[in-house]
Amino acid sequence: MTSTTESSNANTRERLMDAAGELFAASGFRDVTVRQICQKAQANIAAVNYHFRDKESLYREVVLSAYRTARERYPLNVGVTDADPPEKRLRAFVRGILGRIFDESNPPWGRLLAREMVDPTHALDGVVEEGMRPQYALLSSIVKQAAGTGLTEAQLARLCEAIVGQVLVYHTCRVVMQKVTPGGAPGREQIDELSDHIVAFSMGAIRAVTAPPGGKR
Amino acid sequence: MTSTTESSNANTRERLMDAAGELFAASGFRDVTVRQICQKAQANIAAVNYHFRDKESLYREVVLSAYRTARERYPLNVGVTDADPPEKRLRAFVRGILGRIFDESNPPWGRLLAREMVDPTHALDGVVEEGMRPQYALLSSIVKQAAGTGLTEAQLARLCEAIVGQVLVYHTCRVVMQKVTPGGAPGREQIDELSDHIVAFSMGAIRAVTAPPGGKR
DNA sequence: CTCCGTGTGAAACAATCGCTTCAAGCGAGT
DNA sequence: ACTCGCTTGAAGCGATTGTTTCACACGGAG
Repeated sequence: MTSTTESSNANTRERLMDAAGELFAASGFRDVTVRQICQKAQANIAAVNYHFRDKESLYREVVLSAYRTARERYPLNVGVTDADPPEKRLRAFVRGILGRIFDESNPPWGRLLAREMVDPTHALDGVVEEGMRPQYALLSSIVKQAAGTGLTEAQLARLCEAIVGQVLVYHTCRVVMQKVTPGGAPGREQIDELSDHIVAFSMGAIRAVTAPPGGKR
Repeated sequence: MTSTTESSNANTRERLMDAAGELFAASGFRDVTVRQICQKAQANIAAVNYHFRDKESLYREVVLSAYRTARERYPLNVGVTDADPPEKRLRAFVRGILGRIFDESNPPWGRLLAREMVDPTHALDGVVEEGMRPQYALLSSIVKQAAGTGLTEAQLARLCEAIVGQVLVYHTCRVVMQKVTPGGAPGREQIDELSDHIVAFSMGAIRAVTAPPGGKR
């Protein structure tokens, strides 16, 4: 029921953003018409151009708002401090990102971000500067703590990318995994299992990569 | 020059597919008009509806053709046999996928695939069945060889996903990495470096995950 | 009551889309 | 030379798009 029309007692502006968020995430900027948005929000066609300047401004506000909602709802340091061991900090980080991308409730930030990755608009610029950059710095500090010193900047970047990739693959490749992976693509009910695996995998890899004199090679 | 108009001596059908591939990859199905395609291919507007049934059929043919080109150009087992050690086989696999996603020449398969991941059409179905599934089976066999027996199907899937994620992140997150990562996003000239890192990272992780009685925990 | 700013409603705007139509061009076969 | 099938060209069709316009409803301030 909440998926068809927005609760009509809120003010028009918020109803428009709710409806637009869901539609934009599902079909993208271009494939969504302002008529669809207004119908879903139970508003008049002119409402979009009145409350926002035009369709594109509405989209930008939706994307930024969706990111901020996801960031509030899924912090990346829940239950940990900077003094905790890197493994624990990494688990909190991974759990947070997984929570964000698996949350399909309104507004579905994961889908909006995925679309922005493929078709970047200026809506992404603010999100990157405001969110991605400090978020990457956090992951970088965790990895640095786990790997010890003696890492070049490039090596550090590769390690961070490996972790980010392991997490985001569950969103970007969901369509393919649904068909190819035995058991289908993991869902939000397996966040614990997935984060445990990613942390174990990555910590083992970091130890192996940063301490080569151990085994073979 | 090859980027503006297609060489006009080839037959119209191929020129249309070339132009459409480049445009679809750059802007997506919806944002590309048949008029743009025909102008770039130096063909008449009616040519699309004559040689292909409609815009959508043209798109489907472009996607399938782009995948087959990428598969021919970048095999996943170059220089290796099934008898080779898993590390060598994995490196060939990773190098192949990296080659495909970093190749921006026409048709840019990576971009087309990324768009299909976000907005799946029936064009993806054939590619998945014809390409993704055996490709996943190959990776699965490599991982199984590396990890030894005693893996549940789910554990095996998680390991494969981790490797796929590490590779695809360099395509899906390129826009963000360009701004956030120190040194910018890696390019196709760093394929060797990246595959070495991914293989070392993953092999170390697999050994750590599948042999827990070693260190701590 | 009157006025006026905020917000909404219905209608229409110009532009652009995919697709169709139909005539003409072209080259090979007879 | 003539015809026939394949291909191309120019024009236009109907539908849909984002946006604008303008009249009207409402509700507090003077």
